[in-house]
Amino acid sequence: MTLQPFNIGGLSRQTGVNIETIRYYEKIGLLPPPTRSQGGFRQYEDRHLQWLRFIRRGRDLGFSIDSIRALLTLAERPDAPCEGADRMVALHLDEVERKIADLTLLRDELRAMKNCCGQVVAQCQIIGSLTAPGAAQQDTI
Amino acid sequence: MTLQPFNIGGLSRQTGVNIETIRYYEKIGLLPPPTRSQGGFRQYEDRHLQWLRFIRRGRDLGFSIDSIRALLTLAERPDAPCEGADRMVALHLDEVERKIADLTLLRDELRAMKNCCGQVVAQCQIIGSLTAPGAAQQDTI
DNA sequence: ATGGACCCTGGAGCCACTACAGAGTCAACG
DNA sequence: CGTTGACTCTGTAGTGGCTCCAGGGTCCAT
Ligand SMILES: [Zn+2]
Ligand SMILES: [Zn+2]
Ligand SMILES: [Zn+2]
Ligand SMILES: [Zn+2]
Repeated sequence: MTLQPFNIGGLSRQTGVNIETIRYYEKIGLLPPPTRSQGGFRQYEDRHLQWLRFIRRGRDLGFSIDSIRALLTLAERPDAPCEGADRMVALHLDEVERKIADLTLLRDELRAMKNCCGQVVAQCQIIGSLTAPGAAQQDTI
Repeated sequence: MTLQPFNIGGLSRQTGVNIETIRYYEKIGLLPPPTRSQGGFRQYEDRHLQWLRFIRRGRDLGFSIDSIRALLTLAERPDAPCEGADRMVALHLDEVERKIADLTLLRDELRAMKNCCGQVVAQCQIIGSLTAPGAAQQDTI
């Protein structure tokens, strides 16, 4: 099952990760450096594919680079306890839930201010609510 | 009602905007430069307070600097039609709604993977789902 | 006159990439 | 064997929206 090594372009296609991003991951020590061809081309193997898919999946789930680094370190030690991973997922879930709550408040505010009835800026509800928050619109003072 | 001019610290306290951020806004041309004292201190007046509160409110609503720039330009022309503002709010609302939808999917995925039942990495559902997405946990292969 | 709170500028750093420029490599085709 | 053209290399700079710092200068009350 040991396949031929492939270039960075192949790795990019197989993972959906940008070539520049792959090189960036190597530079920051997230992806182990592969061997090189005589001319200096990176030559990747299956293990790089697995590794990068792990990273990609973590990023898609919104984990930070540092979190993924920690998760990768953990994944390398099959006998270690996995509380760390558990805690990281719980923390990140909290973060995501907080973000959703914030954005939902934002959405409601934006919904309340859209569809201004005035036709010029002076009567515009949108400009008005940016100028004096809380005051919806005051057509005549 | 013309009050004494105040320093950058006063403006910061009255708006909740960081001093460094106020200087940054001036540098990128978002906040008009105030007059200076003989020693070079910035001296702000009420109009700067209004202006910066507008910016602050826009940022709190998640608008980009460029959008706020456009909204400020609009706010300066009371006789202009306000369709532009309307369109910007609608676009931004779309953006926020899309973000909420994305995060909700994320949240559900994170909920599904947390509380791994295994005690070591080898059986960990979390590490497992990062390694092979879709496969929940496969205790024995 | 002095202390201490405040302010100044310019530049670097943050995150996670992305976009180049200018050069070199590789494999296939003729 | 030579040429083409797709691919890859390094290094640097830019993105957004700040935030932090060093090393100085100013202001005002005592
Ligand atoms: Zn997180
Ligand atoms: Zn309007
Ligand atoms: Zn927006
Ligand atoms: Zn586990």
